[in-house]
Amino acid sequence: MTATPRVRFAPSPTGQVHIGNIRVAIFNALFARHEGGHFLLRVEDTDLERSTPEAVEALMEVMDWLELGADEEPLFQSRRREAHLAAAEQLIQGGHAYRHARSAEEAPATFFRVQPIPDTEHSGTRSVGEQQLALMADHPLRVDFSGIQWVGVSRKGKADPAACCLEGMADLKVLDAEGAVLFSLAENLDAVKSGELEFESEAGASLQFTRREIWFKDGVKGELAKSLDAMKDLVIVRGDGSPVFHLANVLDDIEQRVSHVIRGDDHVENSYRHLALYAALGESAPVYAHLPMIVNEQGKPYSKRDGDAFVGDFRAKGYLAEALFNYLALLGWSPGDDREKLNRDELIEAFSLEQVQQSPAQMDFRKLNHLNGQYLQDLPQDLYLADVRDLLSRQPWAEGCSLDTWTSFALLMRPRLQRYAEVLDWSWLAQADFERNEKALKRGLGKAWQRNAAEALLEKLEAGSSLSEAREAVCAEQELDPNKLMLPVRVGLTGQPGGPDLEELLGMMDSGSFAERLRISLAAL
RNA sequence: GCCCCCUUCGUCUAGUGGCCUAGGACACUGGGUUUUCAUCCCAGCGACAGGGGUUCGAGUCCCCUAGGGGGUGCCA
Repeated sequence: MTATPRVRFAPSPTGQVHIGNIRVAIFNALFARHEGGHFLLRVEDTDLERSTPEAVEALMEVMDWLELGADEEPLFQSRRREAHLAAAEQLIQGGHAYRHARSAEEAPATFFRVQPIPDTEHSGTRSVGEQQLALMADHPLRVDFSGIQWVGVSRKGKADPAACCLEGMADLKVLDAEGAVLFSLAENLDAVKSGELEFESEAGASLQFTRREIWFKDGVKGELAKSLDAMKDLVIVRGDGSPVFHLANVLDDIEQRVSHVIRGDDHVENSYRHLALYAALGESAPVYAHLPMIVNEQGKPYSKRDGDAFVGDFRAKGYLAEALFNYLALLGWSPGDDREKLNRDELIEAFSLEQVQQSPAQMDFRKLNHLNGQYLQDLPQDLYLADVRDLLSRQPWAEGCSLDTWTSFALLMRPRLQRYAEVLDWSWLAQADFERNEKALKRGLGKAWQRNAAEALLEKLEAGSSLSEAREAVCAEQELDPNKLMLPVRVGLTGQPGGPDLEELLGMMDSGSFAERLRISLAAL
């Protein structure tokens, strides 16, 4: 494998882009950049029922936001339908596929004949010895051009129906109770394949065959294998004439000259079939690597129903693209050392499939929040201010303050911000009549002395004193340490349990509304 | 049911037979800094799923059990 690696991200544009999906894209991009290869995009929009232009647009937006630009124009799978169907026809001509209806009502579909694959460095077929399978008595066994069906005996002695492709047990012998051969597939394989010969029996006692398995070296999971006698032929073109995922996916990977297929764990079993498809097509197979799934807080994989798992929502909630990218890269992968905050270049530099975890990873929003907070602190100030300003420009209540006020306030709030969404809670700065936080009120005005001080303060403000005069006077009258008065003033005027330096804060607020703010706070108590 | 895969603190992870008394991060708890809150600093809590082997030595290798995930579609 000396050519430059080519990888692809191949989502189906149905609805919003999912967090698990985009992580697959991130790993692909990281791999491509690390290897100096190409990162491609393929839109698998063959499911016309569910694929929409809106979804394609949402996909592009998300990829753009995360700077996951592909190196070549995206390939739209739906436009390759004719090529897919032509390839299916070719497979039939070559004896690798056949048309067949499983019942009289169904229109015939095209089935691919699952077969052994040639040995290469990364995959192959090997024998693992002679097998003898006991058959359930009085259950039918059938061998025809579409495969082998039988009923075995499970470990618990129960009937275990099974089926496999013809090539799975090409040297099959059906034996009776005495061990005499009732049927030998090896001698009849061609006749069976062509449909000239079928074998059916109720009397078989056991099956004898050489077990062979398809194996491949997975980039993250190591060597994986699956017995051919556990694989059935698969549909590649439906009865209605539309190509199936397996066919389209493999053909398009060939078209895009994809060298490494990095995809989710849910595709592991597909890889054996896809490998067989490559073999039948006479193409060399890619290297496969399967990524662990992301699961939700219940430990279940995110489904499309998990509302908070859409990439667009993370963006809307004020997460930074770099932070989400960093966090997602760390979900199921680590650089192998203690580093956790890595920028894109560092991630690319450190990335390797061998360091990818093999078990599912759970999203931890708190850790993501923390990381996002760090990225927010690192943002150049003008960018940060521009983002905040943009957000505020869409809030009607923000008109209550000048741009200068918001700018100074945004700077004060910066160290305590984890997500931009928190900016939406800033309305208390602009209005006197905002929603009070009950806990804060209790803490700052709940005690008798606090309340007394606040009421005295209000009285003086209403009588025309300035805030500083009023505070000084109250401290003197009630023999209060000025510091002790801080909290009641803070809560009375801002309604917030904490926040930036009080004096600076008060300087920003409309002094005319101090009395009103205090009055509302006291009344809300 | 059958097939495949996985299993280290609550969570993400380091670990590739001796450097592991199992390290880091988030979260949590306590302390320091701060008029408050946050930031920041320090400390604490906290895991090799269970059982058998192999080995002088096992989180690391093998087997069994349990649990989890994936597959078993004319979905992708």
